[in-house]
Amino acid sequence: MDNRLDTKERILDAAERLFAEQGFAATSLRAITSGAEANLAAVNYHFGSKEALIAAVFSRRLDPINQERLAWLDRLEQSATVEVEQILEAFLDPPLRVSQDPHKGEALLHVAQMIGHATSHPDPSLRDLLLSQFDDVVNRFTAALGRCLPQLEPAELLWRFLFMIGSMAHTMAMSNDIKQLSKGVCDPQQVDGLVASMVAFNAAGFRAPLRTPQPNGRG
Amino acid sequence: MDNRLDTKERILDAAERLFAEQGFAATSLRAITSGAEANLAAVNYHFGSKEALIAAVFSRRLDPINQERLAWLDRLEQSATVEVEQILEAFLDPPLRVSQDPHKGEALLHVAQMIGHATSHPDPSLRDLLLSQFDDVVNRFTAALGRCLPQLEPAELLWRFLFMIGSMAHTMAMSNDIKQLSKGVCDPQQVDGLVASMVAFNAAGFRAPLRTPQPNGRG
DNA sequence: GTCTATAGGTGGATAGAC
DNA sequence: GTCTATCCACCTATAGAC
Repeated sequence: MDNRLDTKERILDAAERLFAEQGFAATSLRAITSGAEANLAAVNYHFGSKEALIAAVFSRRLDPINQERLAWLDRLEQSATVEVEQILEAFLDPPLRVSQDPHKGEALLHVAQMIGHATSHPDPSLRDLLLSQFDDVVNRFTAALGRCLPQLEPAELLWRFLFMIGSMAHTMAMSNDIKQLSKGVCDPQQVDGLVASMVAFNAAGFRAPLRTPQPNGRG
Repeated sequence: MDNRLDTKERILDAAERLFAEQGFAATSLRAITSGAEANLAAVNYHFGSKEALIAAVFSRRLDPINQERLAWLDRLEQSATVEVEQILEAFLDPPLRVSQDPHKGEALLHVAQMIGHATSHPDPSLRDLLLSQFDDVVNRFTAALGRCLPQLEPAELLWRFLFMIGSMAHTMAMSNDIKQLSKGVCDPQQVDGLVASMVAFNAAGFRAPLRTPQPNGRG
């Protein structure tokens, strides 16, 4: 696209866009190099393989976000008391916030969709690649939430963390379709409101009593 | 596998398993017919195309589940008052419940993973195919939840419904990896507990106040 | 209905000139 | 670093014998 950037960067940009739009398997190296106005052989020259290219696309965007999450959590933990809402905000805000940035916004929407693809991707090595990017973040945040919610058993805490991840990942993966599906009612571009909604929803979920006193359904 | 079933059924079974394990693009018709002990040409003879086979695999399992969801909601709505927890149970229990059935359990785990694949699938026609299977269910359940929670604006209700779908879809899509990822702490096979956790978490989320009085983080 | 054989196309990767 | 040319594996779909 922009020939002022070097070939490696142009390949990363084109791969990011195409992987997000079409998924990994459906995106050929030919499509990537064509979009980057580069030669087919350049991918293997610069990255070694398609899978190594995928890893490079992920880490270019995720490393700064996860570092921001951890720095935010560091700041929170200097305080005596930390609330669930604050921890969730530190986790959810960075990725959603960047999508408002006029320069990085589109790029992060692409990564969000890529995460959706990778989460349900058949190849385990790709899921492992993605999960490895989040190891530190998951460990630090589950520990912090556990200290806030000591009444939750470890299994219940992990389940709820998984539900929270799901609400975030699903929203991100579908962000391109949401406005149309909701007939214009929901707009993921309004990040302030979206972060507030997601934090409120999931914080209430984390604080829910273990068993609801509700009578069982009639099914 | 079981040659007492006819070829068409054996193909559906093999396709279901392989689509779940490997995704749609990565699963070739050769792998399916080989697993079904059928001939390669049998797929196009019985179903017409690979995409039509995918649709047949989905509807064979989803139609009964969505009919059960709607019947359950019908029963609930004969009562004067319906609680959020009951509606969510009617939505979440049928798909998760079937996975306990010794006969249908494995099959539904496969469909759950297929839904995960399709949700983030690049081809819009496949997402449309999946969404069309849920049109009635989504309309009926959002309307019922809206009557329970009249204080929520329509946009907020839709967001929270999306978060709930995300927590369910993500849990389903990762159900094969969860036990390993959580180091054995979380077991998706214990459906009673899983449904209870998911209902409690999401019901609390739906009931959350619109803005938390929490002070903002320091980021 | 089931098979073999094959057409017709795309994929990732690489060798070797420049 | 970049290019062309090519290898080889794999895919979907179909034609036509049985």
